[in-house]
Amino acid sequence: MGSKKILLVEDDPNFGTVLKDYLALHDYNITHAKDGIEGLIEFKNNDFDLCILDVMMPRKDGFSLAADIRATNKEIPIIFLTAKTMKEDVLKGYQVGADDYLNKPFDSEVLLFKIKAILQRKESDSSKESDEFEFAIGKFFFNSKLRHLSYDGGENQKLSPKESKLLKMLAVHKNDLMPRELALTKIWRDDNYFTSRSMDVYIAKLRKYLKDDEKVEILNIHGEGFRLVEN
Amino acid sequence: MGSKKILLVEDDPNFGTVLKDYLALHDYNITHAKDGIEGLIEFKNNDFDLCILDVMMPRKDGFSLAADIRATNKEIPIIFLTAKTMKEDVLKGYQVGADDYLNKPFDSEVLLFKIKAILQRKESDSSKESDEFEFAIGKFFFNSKLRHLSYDGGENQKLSPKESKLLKMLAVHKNDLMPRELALTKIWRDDNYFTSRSMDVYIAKLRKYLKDDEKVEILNIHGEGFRLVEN
DNA sequence: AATTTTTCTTAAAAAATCCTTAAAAACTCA
DNA sequence: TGAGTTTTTAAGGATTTTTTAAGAAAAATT
Repeated sequence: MGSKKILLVEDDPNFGTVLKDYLALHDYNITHAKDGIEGLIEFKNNDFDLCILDVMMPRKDGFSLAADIRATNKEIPIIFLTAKTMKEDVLKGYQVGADDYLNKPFDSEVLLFKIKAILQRKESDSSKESDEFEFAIGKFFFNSKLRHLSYDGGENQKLSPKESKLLKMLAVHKNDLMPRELALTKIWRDDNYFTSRSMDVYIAKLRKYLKDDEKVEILNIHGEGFRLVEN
Repeated sequence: MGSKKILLVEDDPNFGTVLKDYLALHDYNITHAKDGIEGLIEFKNNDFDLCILDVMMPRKDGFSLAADIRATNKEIPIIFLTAKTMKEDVLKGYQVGADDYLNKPFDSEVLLFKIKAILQRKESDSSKESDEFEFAIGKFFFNSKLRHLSYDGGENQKLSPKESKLLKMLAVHKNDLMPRELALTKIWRDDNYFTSRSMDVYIAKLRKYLKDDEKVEILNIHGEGFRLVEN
């Protein structure tokens, strides 16, 4: 997974640059906009995972920008930065849909943790629905969530977790190369001689399950990986 | 919709009582526990929407309590209250999975907004609480409110509260996976070895009740959960 | 308040499932 | 050809599930 994209909108050039570098150092992909207008343009032209907005800015303040952002995206987390500890500001921020709020000067490590916490929350929310779990493979129907493989006129074949994950990975790359290394690092979480042998055992099992449709094959590409083909 | 249930764990009796009343005045249903131990007991015996935990408490501090809460429920929002503005505390809080953090003394109106913001976020995430209570399962008719299971020509089978809740949860997910963890956290309010065994016992009971229709089965998906299928 | 009934948990053994490892045979490519 | 890679079968150990049964806890009844 690539690093997370963060939109930082901060008019103070010194502070903004330092903060950008600090976050970039921690493997975030930062886009730094100098004011609200520029921030909105950047937002519309990119696909960010998180926004960090200064409240007081010329041309367009943080709240106004947040409102515009919320108009197109109700999900994206927003963190406000503010110099003032004004209660009205805090309330306005939450009304606009802030996820968090930090008073300057703040501890950069705390900001880092907030970012991490918020992104993790998003992660666990969205990782459920985003991935497919139903696949057509030749005459077979495969459901990776229920871990079963079936076809008209045949019985329901139950799959073990590893069998299911491996078949899913092959199905995602259907007719294309599924690199050995990918399955080993993602499913076996280690790429060594033994896990590689184990994976071969699982490929053999899947071939058995799929042998009722001779149009479906798992081909080996020597030294590279496997290919699930549908003729 | 009933008012949201909030667990407030705060050892200072004056502050705790005032805060409880203030929140109760704003239509929240507050349970006030005096320390971490009591808080954990309350948590296990109820179904809260949000937890507000003081950090420094006798017997069991807020972090320890939060860790125990997270062990059974990874979703529930947690807000920490702390007198100290210590960076280590804030970091520890986020590590444990805090959703927000407030330094005492804080503005009660700010707390109110945070609560509202967090609960709204949850709302949009998981508005998936079924209030149905009548289900058709194969030739059976099941009423989870009256806790009975019947079919034409068979006698009326009465179900215990746990039997009924479990069958309802299976019925809501009919033909789909009902994760073990879901039933354990929602019905048993704890996910451990013993509650898991207990659940298995109940699955066995339900299978007996449902065996008069061989088209209806409760299948196990190893390591994942169960599936109520209708063939 | 005491007794009965129902509900739920805990225990423990048996069964099923899952994964790794081993080892021999077949295959591929230089 | 021969070294390295892939395929396949099978044994074992670990984990998870199933089931029965006993006793504790809670609820209902007398």
